Amino acid sequence: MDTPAQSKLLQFFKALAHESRLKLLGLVAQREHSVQELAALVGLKEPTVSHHLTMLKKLGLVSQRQDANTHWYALEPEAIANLAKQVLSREQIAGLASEADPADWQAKVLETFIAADGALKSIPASRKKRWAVLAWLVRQFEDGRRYTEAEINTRLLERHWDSATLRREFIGYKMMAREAGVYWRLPEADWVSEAATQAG
Amino acid sequence: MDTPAQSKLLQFFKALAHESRLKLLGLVAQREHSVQELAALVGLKEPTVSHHLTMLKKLGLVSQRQDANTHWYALEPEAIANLAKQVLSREQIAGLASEADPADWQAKVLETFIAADGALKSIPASRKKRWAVLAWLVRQFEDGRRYTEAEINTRLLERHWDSATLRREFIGYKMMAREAGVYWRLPEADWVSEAATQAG
DNA sequence: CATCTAATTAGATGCTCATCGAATGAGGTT
DNA sequence: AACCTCATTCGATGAGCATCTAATTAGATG
Repeated sequence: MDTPAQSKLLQFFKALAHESRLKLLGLVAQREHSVQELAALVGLKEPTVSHHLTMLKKLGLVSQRQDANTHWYALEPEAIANLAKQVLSREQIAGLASEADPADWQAKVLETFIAADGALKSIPASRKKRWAVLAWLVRQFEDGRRYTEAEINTRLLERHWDSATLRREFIGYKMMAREAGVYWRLPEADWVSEAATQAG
Repeated sequence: MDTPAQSKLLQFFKALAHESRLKLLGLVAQREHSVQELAALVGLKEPTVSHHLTMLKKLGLVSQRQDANTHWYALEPEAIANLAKQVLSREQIAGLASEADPADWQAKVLETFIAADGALKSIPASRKKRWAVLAWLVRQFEDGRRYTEAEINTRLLERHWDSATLRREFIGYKMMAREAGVYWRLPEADWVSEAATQAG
């Protein structure tokens, strides 16, 4: 679930998201500078500037040549241009969400509200999230089969103490129907479209 | 000396330099989303997402419309494109250094080495910085006038205890000449060009 | 008016990273 | 070899900011 290697684009932005580094880029864009010059110009110590320059070099934003023990840094203009091109397209931006796909919405909700042992930590207050949790719950009852209230309760109590509320919600969301104390699942086609309405 | 209002460009980069915000941008690039959807999708709490969205909206990167008490956020595509255009130009980058002008180099050095009362805190070890400090010092002697060594010392001791070293350096850097125990300034045109040589 | 849901604001906490001084490395000069 | 200068690496410190929980606001509904 972690992001071991963060996207190149993110790295670029992080590199540019600092005043010192922007100033450094500005200076080396004008002409070559040595580390010590840059340090004096931006008002930082050499180690700090060296640190920043190393980062910028690693990303290919600046180039470095060495003359005796003076290191001269200069801007690498194409790198910036390439970066900018990436940012231009909307598709690129949309691609940033790859790890967070809309299809995962319910999964995420379930992750939040359901413990590793399958217990329902709490009943979501938000209607949409409650719907997601109930949908997951109701799918654990067989379709077509009829359940007594006691059977329903037994199942629900494995997940959460407040089986009464959950039962009531099943009815409210039209995920189940009840008649003369007997419960059964309703076709998903119905309440799924219902959910779409509620989601706006 | 502070930067009360940071440059727009820096703000943009800072806004984009965060994984959560990049993901959010990616999601709203696909279609409108509510805060609670986004929170579930990126795995953060609503307040955090709200915080990020506020920032993105303030910069014009996303738009927001309200339906009942659900806030729908969407991408503002032109903003991104405009931003990218700015990044493209080398002149823009060079402009970032505006606050750090090469003309300020010596000023920065002086700030570092000279106390508020005018005392020289220490003599820089680096040749270039030492040159800057000495240039400042030597200008406090009248041009064309002749000084005895005692006079020179008196002046220098107001700045630093080691007048002997400073005197010697004046000669070494060709900022002053000496003959028969009498000192006088040499024309700046000479030692300024000399400095350029040393600076590479 | 009481209540419910969605969102924002406020305040507190913790993590990341920018910065610095000190030590080390590397290249030159005498 | 001893020394000097410029740069980098190391380790420690601190500031900025992302994130959370709790409280508040705003809109809607009965």
